[in-house]
Amino acid sequence: MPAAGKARASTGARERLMAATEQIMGDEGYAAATSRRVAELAGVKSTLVYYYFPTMDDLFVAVLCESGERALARMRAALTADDPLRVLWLINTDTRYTRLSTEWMALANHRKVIGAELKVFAERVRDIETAAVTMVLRAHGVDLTEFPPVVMSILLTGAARIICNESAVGMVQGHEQLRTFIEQFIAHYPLAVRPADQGGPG
Amino acid sequence: MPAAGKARASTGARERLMAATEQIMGDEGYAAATSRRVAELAGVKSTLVYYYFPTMDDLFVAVLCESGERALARMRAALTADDPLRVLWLINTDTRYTRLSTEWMALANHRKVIGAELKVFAERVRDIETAAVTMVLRAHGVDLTEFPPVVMSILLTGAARIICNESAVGMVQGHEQLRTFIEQFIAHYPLAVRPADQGGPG
DNA sequence: GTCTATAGACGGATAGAC
DNA sequence: GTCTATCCGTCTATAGAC
Repeated sequence: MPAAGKARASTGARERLMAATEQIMGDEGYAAATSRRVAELAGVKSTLVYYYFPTMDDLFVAVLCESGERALARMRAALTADDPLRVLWLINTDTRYTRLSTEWMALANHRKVIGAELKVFAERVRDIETAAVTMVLRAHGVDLTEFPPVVMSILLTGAARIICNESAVGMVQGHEQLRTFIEQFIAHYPLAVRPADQGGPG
Repeated sequence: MPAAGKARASTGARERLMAATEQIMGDEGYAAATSRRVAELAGVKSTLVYYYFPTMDDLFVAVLCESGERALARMRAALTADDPLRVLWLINTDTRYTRLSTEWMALANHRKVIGAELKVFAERVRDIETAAVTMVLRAHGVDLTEFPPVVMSILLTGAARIICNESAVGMVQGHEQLRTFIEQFIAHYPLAVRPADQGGPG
């Protein structure tokens, strides 16, 4: 593997290879992300893949890691907003990453390293989301024992995942009713105040 | 394609090929379900695949159809039970089919025919589930305008999907709390009575 | 850092014998 | 209905030149 701690040399073939892998995987599935295909899209020869990544699995893992960190950064940045619940909903219903994350889940089912990586990533996401929900519920004086924040976190992301998965195949049955319901629910838990600043309206 | 309306001839190679495809797809992913591999597992030569199915895609579609009909039958049978909400939860948290359905979703993203088939299947499932929830809510005198049955249906299946997907990679964070919460919720909506027989306890 | 050339396995699909 | 033989393309990965 080439220089990592030093200044990025040359044209960034490594980065282009990773970007190409992600794109092909999202467009045509993990099986289509072969050394030849990703190299072609990156504008290099297929053998260069093995210069940067010992095996194709190593390439996949690298792409997943980077992609996961990017997603976490997006999430952390967004959740500083006034309305964490709504932001959580919007992030999780964003269909741009649906296909890709489905591919990762499928890959994780039969590639141990991918599964392990996906697990730690999912745990970090859950931690961030649950922290945000905790802040909101606490600000409204909700009993966190009776209504654990992690539960609302899962209910919200679960509903969002259904919407994304179904939209991916053109199914929209019940989505509008769900969106309306969630919107009403979220509206009951606004957070435009500092967490320690009030007692909770209802 | 061979005799369909007549009596099942011979050894059932066609059925074995379909079963083998489903198994390999679940165990090793759709990319591993090649004509040679499924034929080997079914105990026939790979060329026989093309006798029964013009292309590999046709084989996949056939397997998905049959598998979908089986799932629908299971669901319909289970939902005649006393406690439809609990049955719905149990069916959807069954992790035996998680890997397989993830593969189908991934395949659906880049094979139009699979996506179309998955869509009609998902719609039929949603219809059955929503009908069951409607029955329960109506029996308890819930205002179906304020709380649409399809919404509870999606919330329940969404939470279940999260549990299944995460369990598949060994993640269990918050699952116990979610199960407890759902269990309590379901307990509030028992249905051991005939739908038209009472007014609702509260 | 990027290339050419190549090994060796496996893929979908067809022709035609039995 | 099931097989043998085969075409031809693609795959991961390596050796070694520049």
